[in-house]
Amino acid sequence: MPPEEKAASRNFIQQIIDADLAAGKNDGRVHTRFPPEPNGYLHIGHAKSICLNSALAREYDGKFNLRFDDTNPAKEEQEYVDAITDDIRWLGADWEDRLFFASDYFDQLYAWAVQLVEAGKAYVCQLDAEQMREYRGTLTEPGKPSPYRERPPAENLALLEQMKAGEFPDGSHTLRAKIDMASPNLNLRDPVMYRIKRAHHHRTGDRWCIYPSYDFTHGQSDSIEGITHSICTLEFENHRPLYDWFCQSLGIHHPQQIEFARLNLTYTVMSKRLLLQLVNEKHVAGWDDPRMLTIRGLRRRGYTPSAIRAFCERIGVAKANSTIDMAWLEDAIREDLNEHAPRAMGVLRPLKVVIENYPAGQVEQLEAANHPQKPEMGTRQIPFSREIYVEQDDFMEDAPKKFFRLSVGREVRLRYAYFITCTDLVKDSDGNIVELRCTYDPATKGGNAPDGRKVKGTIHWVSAPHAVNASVRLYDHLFAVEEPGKAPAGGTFLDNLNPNSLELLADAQLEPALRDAEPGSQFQFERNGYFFVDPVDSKPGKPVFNRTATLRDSWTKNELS
RNA sequence: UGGGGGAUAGUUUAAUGGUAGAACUGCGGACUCUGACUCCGUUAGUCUAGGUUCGAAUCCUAGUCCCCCAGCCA
Repeated sequence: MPPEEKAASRNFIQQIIDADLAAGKNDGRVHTRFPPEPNGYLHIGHAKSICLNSALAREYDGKFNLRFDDTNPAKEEQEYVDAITDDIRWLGADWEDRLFFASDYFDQLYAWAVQLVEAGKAYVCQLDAEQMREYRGTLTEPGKPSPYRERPPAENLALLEQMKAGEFPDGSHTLRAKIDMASPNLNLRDPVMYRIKRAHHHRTGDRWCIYPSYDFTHGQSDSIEGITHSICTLEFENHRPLYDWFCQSLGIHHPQQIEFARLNLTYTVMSKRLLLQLVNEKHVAGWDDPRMLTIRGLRRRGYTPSAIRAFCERIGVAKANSTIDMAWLEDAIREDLNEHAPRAMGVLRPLKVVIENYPAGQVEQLEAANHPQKPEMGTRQIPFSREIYVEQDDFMEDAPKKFFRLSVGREVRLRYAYFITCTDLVKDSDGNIVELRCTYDPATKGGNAPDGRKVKGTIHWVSAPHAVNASVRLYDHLFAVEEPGKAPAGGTFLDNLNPNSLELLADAQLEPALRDAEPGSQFQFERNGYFFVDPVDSKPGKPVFNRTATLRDSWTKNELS
């Protein structure tokens, strides 16, 4: 279909906004926000929300805020604030000068609480946590009113002041909205607006001993900031009536809450609790372990912001729960890196090859393209000599006919170098192949035969005396099953861990230019995959590589089937 | 067994009463100095049963299945 005929497909949120704009709501403004709680690290699921909110603002020429929902000092820390802002900036979402904290609004929130008390819409309750649960009722039975529900406003006001002044112990009093104890929506059964909690807040210090609840904070914070569309995940759908109730009761700007389905991915878990457990119990090296789908983990794995953004765009947004195939994420990073990563040669599991008819001590510099499809990325020189390394997988003693690599009597091309023919192999006393003997054809320099003969296979190699010895980490899915969250009978999700998710290669041999690879830079090791120079563990002259993704491999795949 | 949401190829997602389309995956092939990339082809779908209509994924009725809610977490 010609592009001009193809109407851009609109997701349900865009359709809502289109309709709002057409109806003249919000004076034509679109203003979104991302509201993380600073109690953990961001993961790929948050990236979906960040990309969604910031992309919407950009698309409609609107604004995007970053606001920390920091109403629970017991769990929140400055460390997380720093990590989260850093990750969001890295992702490329721009909140300009609009970085806010719900705690910035504590005074206003308190004033609004007073307003509701005076209006007879809120009261101080002295039920303890357990009693409150009993009074709340169940899913099928209505709750019953708290004995403190009918306290007159003046009394409530005095009590609230005392709560704020620190005259009561933690947990002894709450401020509750007076809504409907019989509502089928339990969130409306007089929800808590303020609780007493003596904890040091990362921003307000010890100024407060009472803290507002999520429900009494979120909508009003959106309102203060002039948010037009407050986009959150599905589990808050049941809270929307409350969101609306507070905005209406207070008579303030009323943003529209819209819920979408959170991201799920195969072969991973996404809940903060499980992620935390993986870190605490040291099943991974930390929040930035490259196998973690935290933003920090993805960064260290070598994922790029644009790949993550492309992924988030592609997966779409809807209200139906879904689980995206991990292959989509891998596809996104391959697409980006295939385009941008310079090529290099690296032998992961070396097998020594001696080219018997190549003069000992001779070294030639051969020219190699940095990107076969992009000449503008230039070329580099690679040394060639009598002894080289090739990949162990590129030799097979009893090779099937369609194995287009090395075997005794077979000829292959060494990429950018010569055709070589394997003549013999050397084994150690245990029968392991330790060396190959080959001959080369001097006429094929550069990789082409003047007589026009073809070879089916081209393999990568590294000159042994020039090679850089490096450690390389091969990463695979952290979990071995598609739905690791589902624990096997009698076990936990940990039983689903993939025992082979990390393979350490201490003896990889790389082409010499890689010795000084810049930490944080990326390469495609031809025929192997995309690799990222680890910014933490690399030392000058001693790079450490993390495999970001493999290349697609239709050969191995066929063999396995 | 209360309330709120949801259901379109294997997986995501379009089509908003008018030819069910795309991407990822799978499979087959072409190309190739990366068994990569690229290109071509191909399998495969409207939860079920009724109804309205010339015409239904879309509207109506009745079911089925899945998710969320009983924190002083967010």
